[in-house]
Amino acid sequence: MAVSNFKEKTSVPGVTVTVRKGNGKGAGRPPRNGDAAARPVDFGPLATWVGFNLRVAQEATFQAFSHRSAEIGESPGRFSTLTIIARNPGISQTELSTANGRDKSSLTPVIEDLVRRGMVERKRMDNDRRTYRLTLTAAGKKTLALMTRAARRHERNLDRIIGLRDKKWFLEILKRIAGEIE
Amino acid sequence: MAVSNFKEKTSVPGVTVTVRKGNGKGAGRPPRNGDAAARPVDFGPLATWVGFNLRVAQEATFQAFSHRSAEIGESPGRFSTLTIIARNPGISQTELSTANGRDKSSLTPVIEDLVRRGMVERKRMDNDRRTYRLTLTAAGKKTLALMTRAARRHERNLDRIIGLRDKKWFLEILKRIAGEIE
DNA sequence: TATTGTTATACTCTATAACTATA
DNA sequence: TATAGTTATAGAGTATAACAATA
Repeated sequence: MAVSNFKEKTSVPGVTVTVRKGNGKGAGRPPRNGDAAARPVDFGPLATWVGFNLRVAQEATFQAFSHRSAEIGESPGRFSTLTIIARNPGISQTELSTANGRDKSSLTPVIEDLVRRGMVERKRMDNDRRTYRLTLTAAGKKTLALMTRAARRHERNLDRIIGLRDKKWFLEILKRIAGEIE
Repeated sequence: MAVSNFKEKTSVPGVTVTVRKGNGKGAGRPPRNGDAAARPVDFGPLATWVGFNLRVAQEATFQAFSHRSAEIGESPGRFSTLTIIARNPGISQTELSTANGRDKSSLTPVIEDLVRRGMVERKRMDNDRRTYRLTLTAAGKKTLALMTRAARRHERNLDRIIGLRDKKWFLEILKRIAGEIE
């Protein structure tokens, strides 16, 4: 159960990517016929499609947030889990997994990890002994506060890129996409 | 190596999600104290953060495109691979994996699958026998055409949601995010 | 019978490192 | 030595199905 072992993804910046051979440290042999050095890659119609660019942008932001989370020693996914528990104290595992859009069985090892590390407390409900109430411990709140700070820095970075004037509008479109697709 | 076995993700629609117990088929017992039925889940600050909403929107569109791809019998990831090979005939595996932002070792089984199914042809380069040139076969082009049609329908759906007037601008922001984050 | 949470299991996607063959 | 591609292996994240306890 490694805690800071996240994937490193190289994002695809845009219309073309220049792929270089070699270590780029200096005077290698000059490119010759058939050589792949410095050949720009054509993404064709992908470049102008929302679906593709949404994926690339999401991968880039996810990776950036992963770095920040790793500095705290958490996986990025813990952030939404901790936040939802914090905002809904006493929430059950089934409710939490549904809110997160994941099966309850996927949540079991996550909660187990958070309990083991003293972030989350589980208490059986009195009136339904099948169900557990989840709450954050003091340590969980502290970790969440750290992650929230990191997320705020991340978000400020995004604000700078998007521009505050357009952010609200951009967010609205993202929500519409999530709600109305298919 | 299953070809149409994709994940089904339930996306998180927005600020709150109403989590219901039971099969929702009618008159269950009324909610009582501590009951989780119809309790809205508070997402707190997640709801207004770009990073989170980007993730949710991307998961939703990815799932939608997965459905369309599954109807053709392909995984969604094959689409960008086929497109890039089509637009860059003779590209090497290393170039392709770099363009896709993945390690070359991740590409090996993908290319193996595409070659096995007669979509892609590999030829050794004359002047560097370590390298393979990748090209699409007729079957590969046909599959790509099918996927492109599916992608166009998907894209029209997104256009409808975003609105054609704002699409260009939305795309530009996505590209900026991918290029400038962190 | 239905629901909560766990377990067993499997599958996708990805990476790192060691390897081969070539350069 | 360095690079192209493969293999072996591992890990995160997810799902489905069967299960025990409880309702």
